Amino acid sequence: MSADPLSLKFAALADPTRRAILARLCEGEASVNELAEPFDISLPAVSKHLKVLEKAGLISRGRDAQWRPARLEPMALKGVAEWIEHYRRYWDQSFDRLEDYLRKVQKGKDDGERN
Amino acid sequence: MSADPLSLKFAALADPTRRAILARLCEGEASVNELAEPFDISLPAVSKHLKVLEKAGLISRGRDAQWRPARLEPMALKGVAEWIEHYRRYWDQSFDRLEDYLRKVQKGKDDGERN
DNA sequence: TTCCTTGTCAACCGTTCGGTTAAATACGAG
DNA sequence: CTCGTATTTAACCGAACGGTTGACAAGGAA
Repeated sequence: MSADPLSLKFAALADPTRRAILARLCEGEASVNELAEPFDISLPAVSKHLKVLEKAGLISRGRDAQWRPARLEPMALKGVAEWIEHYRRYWDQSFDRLEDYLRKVQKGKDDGERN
Repeated sequence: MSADPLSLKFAALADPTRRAILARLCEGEASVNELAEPFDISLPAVSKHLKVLEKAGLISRGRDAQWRPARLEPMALKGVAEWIEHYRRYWDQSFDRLEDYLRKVQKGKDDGERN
């Protein structure tokens, strides 16, 4: 039923509104109204986004009177970063191959110019 | 209509089957049948997953007779990695705070033991 | 208590998602 | 041309998504 943590995180990050909320939370805790302000969607919609982020472990929430401040939970992103890091060697390799290719093309061009 | 590239990538990565396909493609190009083999889902389902990955730029596809080999396009992951990297300082910071906390707890415990 | 603000819950709506089966397509082999 | 293999397309289905509106709960202030 409930998806694995990594899938939850990727799915949470797949929405630009939620990514913007995370970016805003880098500046510190914020209430739902503060978080909703930049968007022209309803408050309940923002509330739902926050629930998604919380289930993914990307934020946590406190209570301060009638406010429910949200704060970034950045360790959750570390797991995502580590998953992606496994692929770093492949894109580094791609870059190496691109360099090789460009070197060859340049060489061919020089040869052509010499002929 | 069509989502931004980053959203497409995160959404593509949110499915465990698709992540497994990417992992398999690290070992080299593969046909649809080869990619489908580990899963007990239909071939059209795999074909759809490949289309999602392709639209996200995470793979590209060739043609070899009736085969449509898929290969990893790892540079696409670089963009995702860079987005996440922006948050590294936050989780590094969290880790520092955790270390501080553990140091304090340990100190308190030592004091307690000495009393 | 009453009022106001903050936030969530419930019900609903249209779209997208991940899957299916059945039919169509692309291509090499005989 | 016909057959077989590989893959995609089309149509469909149920569940989840992202949004709405309207009612409700929690808590400080008059």
